[in-house]
Amino acid sequence: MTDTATGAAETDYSATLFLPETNFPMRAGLPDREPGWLKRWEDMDIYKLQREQAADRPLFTIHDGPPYANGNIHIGHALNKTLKDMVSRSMQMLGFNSAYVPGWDCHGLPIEWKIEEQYRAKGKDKNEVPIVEFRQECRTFAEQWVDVQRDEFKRLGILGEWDNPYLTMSFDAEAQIARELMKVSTTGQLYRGSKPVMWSVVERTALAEAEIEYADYESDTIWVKFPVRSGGGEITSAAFHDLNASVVIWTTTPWTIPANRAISFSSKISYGLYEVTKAPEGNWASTGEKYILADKLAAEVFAKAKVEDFARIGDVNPAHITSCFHPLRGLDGGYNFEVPLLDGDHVTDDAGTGFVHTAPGHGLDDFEIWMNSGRLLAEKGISSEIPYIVGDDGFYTKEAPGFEGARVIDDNGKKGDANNRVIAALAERNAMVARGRVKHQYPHSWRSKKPVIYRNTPQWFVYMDRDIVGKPGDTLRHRALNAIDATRFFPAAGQNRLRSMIADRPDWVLSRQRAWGVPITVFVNKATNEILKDETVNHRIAQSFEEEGADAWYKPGAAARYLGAAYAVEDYEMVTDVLDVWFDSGSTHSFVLRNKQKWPHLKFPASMYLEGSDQHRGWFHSSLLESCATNGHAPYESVLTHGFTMDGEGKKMSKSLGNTVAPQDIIKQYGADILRLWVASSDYTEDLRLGKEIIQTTVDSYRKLRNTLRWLLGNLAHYKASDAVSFQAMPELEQLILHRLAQLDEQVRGAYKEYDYRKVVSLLTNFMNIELSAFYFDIRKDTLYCDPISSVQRKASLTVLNHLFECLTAWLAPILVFTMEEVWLERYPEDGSSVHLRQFPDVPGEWLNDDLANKWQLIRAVRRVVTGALEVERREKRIGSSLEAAPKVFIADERYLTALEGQDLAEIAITSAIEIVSGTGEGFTLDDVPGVAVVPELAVGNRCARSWKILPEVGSDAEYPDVSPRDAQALRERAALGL
RNA sequence: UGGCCCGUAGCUCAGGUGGUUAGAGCGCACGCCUGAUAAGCGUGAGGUCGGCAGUUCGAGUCUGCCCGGGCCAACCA
Repeated sequence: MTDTATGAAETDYSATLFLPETNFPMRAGLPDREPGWLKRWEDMDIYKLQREQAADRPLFTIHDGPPYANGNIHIGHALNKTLKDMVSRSMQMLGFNSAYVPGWDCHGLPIEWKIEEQYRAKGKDKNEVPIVEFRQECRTFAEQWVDVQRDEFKRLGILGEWDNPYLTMSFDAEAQIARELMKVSTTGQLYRGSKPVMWSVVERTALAEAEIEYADYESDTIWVKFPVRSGGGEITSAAFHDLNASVVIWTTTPWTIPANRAISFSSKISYGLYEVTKAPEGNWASTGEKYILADKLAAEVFAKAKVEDFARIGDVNPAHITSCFHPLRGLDGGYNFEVPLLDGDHVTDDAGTGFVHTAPGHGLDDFEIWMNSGRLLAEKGISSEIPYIVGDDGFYTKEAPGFEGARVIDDNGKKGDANNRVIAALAERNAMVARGRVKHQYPHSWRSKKPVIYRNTPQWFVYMDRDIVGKPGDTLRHRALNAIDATRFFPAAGQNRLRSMIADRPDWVLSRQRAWGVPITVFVNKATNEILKDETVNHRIAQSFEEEGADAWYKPGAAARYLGAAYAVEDYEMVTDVLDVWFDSGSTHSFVLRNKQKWPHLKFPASMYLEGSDQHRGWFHSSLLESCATNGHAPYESVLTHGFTMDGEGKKMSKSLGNTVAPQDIIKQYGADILRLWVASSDYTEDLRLGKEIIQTTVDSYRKLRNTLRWLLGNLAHYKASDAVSFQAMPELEQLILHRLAQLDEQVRGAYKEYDYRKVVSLLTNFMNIELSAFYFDIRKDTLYCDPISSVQRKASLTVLNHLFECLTAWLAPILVFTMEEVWLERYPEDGSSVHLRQFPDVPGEWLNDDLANKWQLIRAVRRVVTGALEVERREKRIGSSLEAAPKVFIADERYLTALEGQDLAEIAITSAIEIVSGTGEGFTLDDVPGVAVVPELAVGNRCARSWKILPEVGSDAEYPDVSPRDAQALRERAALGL
């Protein structure tokens, strides 16, 4: 027992110790304090300082896949920007000049809607407003949201060129986008084709899917015969020779029959040849007629057709039918073409006849199978042209022979006479099997609430498979696929995903029948239908956009202004469609990366495009195509994709489920650094989860990190650069930590180069928790707190702490941008100081010492046995603090003995004393440390009032009778200095 | 419905080419310390590796099916 146990008051020596001293708060208060650092960075213009500082370094370039400027940012935006920021900052610290230019997508439908919505609220009609005025309102709307989002992004700690972002609607961008389009058109890659789109006759406008609502509607339905024209002998058996059979189709849109160009079937359905054996007099389906139907649906069809009896004659494989006659063949001299049969997955035998009437101008499935059958059609000598049978006003055109002037839908949204006219014509030609009505869900316009139709509409396309500028084999698809091979993908799976999309995609549709966008700046010769290719005209167009924005296209007299004297305005059609916004953002490489006047620190191609995995179909895709069309290669060297943010259970976040997490809320409650740490510790290559528990885990690990750094700061308050101890002069324990630092330097840099922030976080938290907090710091507290001022060991430890500080603050700076600045400024508060103006420190190679590390593995193994033995004593209440023990350690294994030579095991195990005995002994052992047994014994002597060690020597110094000799020395030195 | 991807302790994540009792940090429980203190140290309990079948001497790792989840397939971005 020690003297103090008797109750004598112990002198409090804490004032004579080098205890940690710091004002760095344990609790961060990030929500309140982060804005202060943001202001500091803004005041010092740190982004500009970085550029100046890195002026001679190689460029690393990322810029935004632009967010859409309508609404507050959500967690997905926060994730994306944070990743970009970590990439950009870490590249800067790895030695690049890493500029980041944010941008916004400003054109497009959603903004148009908002303005229209405002109009409706005021009872205003969009069509009565001059388009230039309407566009101006869209522009103003976008500008407002750009400002809102910019503030929200900055608050996340994202460092970028916020005072000079790009906007797809800025005049120079609009001009350049138009130039890109004209480049595509002059190289012959642009053509006018057609495509069915949702069309509202009432409003005379195309509608987006989002503008459609489904409502109950009663449609006319008909069953129609398509007589087999050829291939009959091949069908299945001799019984089909000379047969007079018809393929029967079913449709709910009789008015599309004049647009029919094919019949779709499915090779997965079984079909049969049926004969009507009994039917009422005068019935459409009369006795003796032969129909080809899906077996599953035959009975149903005959019931509808009022057939009283029928027989199945045999199997049919529709693939053997080369073509049918159109049921209206010969009508008004039209419909004499062959109607081929196409195998399509969209065909089912759930309803109908098992055959789908295919009008490529009036249905998406129809269009798709038609376009995909190009080769088959060519083989059969059938034209793949899609007719325009319905005008924008709902009237049939002359491309519907025999029906011109009939109307599908009238101005009030009511059914016109088209269906009845078609049905009458079919009946007249004995093509009808049955008719009826059906109530079903049918698309309606959300504005007028009137039914809409799919209508073939002219569109502008870019060829995927045509040779560009006459070079054989040099197609856009080919270029794009090659470009993908030349690009690095993170994660690698993205490469396949993008490749398969590019390999399978149809021609690129660029046109939208909308108002708010960059117009397709093309003139078409009315006589020849050819696109005007004239550099002078194109230059005038671009120049006007540069000065007035794309609105110039819509101003009165624009056509004459552009065409000039060389062409007659009346000879040319001026296209009024706008470009798909994907073409806008797909052109950022052109108007951002290559705009050296505006952004001198960017390079083309970009080092990286970084977006969510949905952008394989979006920005990665359109940028690739656009750049391949105009530059011949990808606009990026690498592509990094991240997943989506799910809730805590891995479910999609949605407002209706109420499981969304707003970045603004996390910032308000915990701070942006918590959000950033969450991003960094998640696996962004997959979908991320975010919920209450996950945030709490992040907060906990942040606290641990913060406290470890706080302790470092507290001790470094006693460090002077002049005290630095050279590597060679350090104790092994210090050298061991520096060895680990050198290892980490390599690993951390490696992880940053692979954009693996998870690994950075895990390497550093493990290091800080296990090796620093629980091992090195714990051991060195005695030295750091108690050793005399002169102690070299203490100075060596402080030197190591300084190195740790230098490395850790830099390594964590790209992730915890606020906290590392706070830590850094705590030591270096001068004006102009910032952790973000640093690079990852150079770590001397001589620090690496694997032999030393291996040796200390053994020492730490022995330490574990000692600690384990002490734990037993503690549980038995024989000791509390480990300093109350002075164990005896029996070591039979030579390796451990050798490792411990010259080491102070008591210091390492934090006991007051220790005795190492060579040989075997009875005591506490660990299975994985054979040959080491620990007998716990109580420390002998009195407790040092200063270091709290229990040593026999305490009391031997007459001047300082209550402390150990080391502490007496420390006190003496202090006294000599008058402290 | 198709294309691509994912499913390891309460949470976040490790687990080259299949090979001993599946790991880490945090959290949790218990204990110690009280000179990092709304902190620090130690010990411990937690997993049928989504499920089922198969290949194999042997599967978290390979194959198939199933379940659950995500992205894409929009005149949405």
